[in-house]
Amino acid sequence: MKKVLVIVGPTASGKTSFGIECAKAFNGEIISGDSIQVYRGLDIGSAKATAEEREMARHHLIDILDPTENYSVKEFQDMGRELIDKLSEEGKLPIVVGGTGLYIKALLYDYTFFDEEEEDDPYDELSNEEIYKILEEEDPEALENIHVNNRKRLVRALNILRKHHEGISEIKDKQKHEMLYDAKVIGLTLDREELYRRLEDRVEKMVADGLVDEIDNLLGNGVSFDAQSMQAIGYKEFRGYFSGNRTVADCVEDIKKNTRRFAKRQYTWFNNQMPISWHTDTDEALREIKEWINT
RNA sequence: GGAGGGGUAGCGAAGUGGCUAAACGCGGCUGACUGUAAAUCAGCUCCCAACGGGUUCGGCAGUUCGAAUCUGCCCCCCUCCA
Repeated sequence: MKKVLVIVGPTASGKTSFGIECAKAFNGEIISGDSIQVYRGLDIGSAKATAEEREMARHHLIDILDPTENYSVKEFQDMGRELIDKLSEEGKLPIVVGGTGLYIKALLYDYTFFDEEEEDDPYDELSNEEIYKILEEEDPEALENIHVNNRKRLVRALNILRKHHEGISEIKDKQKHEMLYDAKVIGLTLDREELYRRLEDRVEKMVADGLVDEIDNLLGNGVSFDAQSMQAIGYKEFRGYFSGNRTVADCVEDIKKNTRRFAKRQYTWFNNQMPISWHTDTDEALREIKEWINT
């Protein structure tokens, strides 16, 4: 099996710099496992690796899309796997670095997606309860982890049923739920309070570094707040500011709050969805990686 | 010194005799997750040895079968007059 080093953790845990350190130490290249850093022009708010950092190690899947385009786990999975193959052939270590849990899991495990694009929500006329009822009859297993209030999931489950004549639960049942690679998944973590402090400092720094101008430019270039890219934390919160009814300070508070919650959700995902070797100390992490490389 | 308003769980804010450990919002915590995932959704949030028990609504003392809700005194805060 191909070796893949994976570095995960909540936002602001130091993944970027540790990834670069590993790339240098193990002759690797970085594959970004991040749903926002793919967008050109969303630099400050997405905490993208800087130009200097990208000089130090080759980065993939960053700046590959226009902010008006959509991106999804399927595309990430396809491109990521291709890169893993290519790098492995070249004798380089693929290093996946990112905080988007679903993307990383879908890359590593045999999640299967269909080729066609997703429709938005073609069931205007159906209430959540009605969709729920249909699923209850045709794919009850899927409902085990979909709540009635979660329309997005309800719609998705029904879409699959309608188009492919099998339930989402059947699709899952066909999978092995094993990793496709010899992956070493390292999680970077730190004390919660300290993380929160760091998050907040980082948000302040983003604003000082020109986040508001960055957004202003995006808007000037025809990117709307409705774009998928603009749903990112650090961007969506400024909608009120640009429509004139909120101050920058208000927006910044929202960004901090949303970032805290996001970090929490990342922990929930990584703690419960994949086996991860957590580290506070990068030297220890490095040691563990060395051992794995040599086996 | 005088007149009025107010002190409720981490914060904001309802409640004005029993159905109230106390609505609701915020914040926080926990969890779910197979195509928007930095998204979407759910649960918990006074304390505990917890399908039960223990302490609460500025403080103390009362009224009452029963009080956050009524009475008295005290403390603190705000506005206005002096």
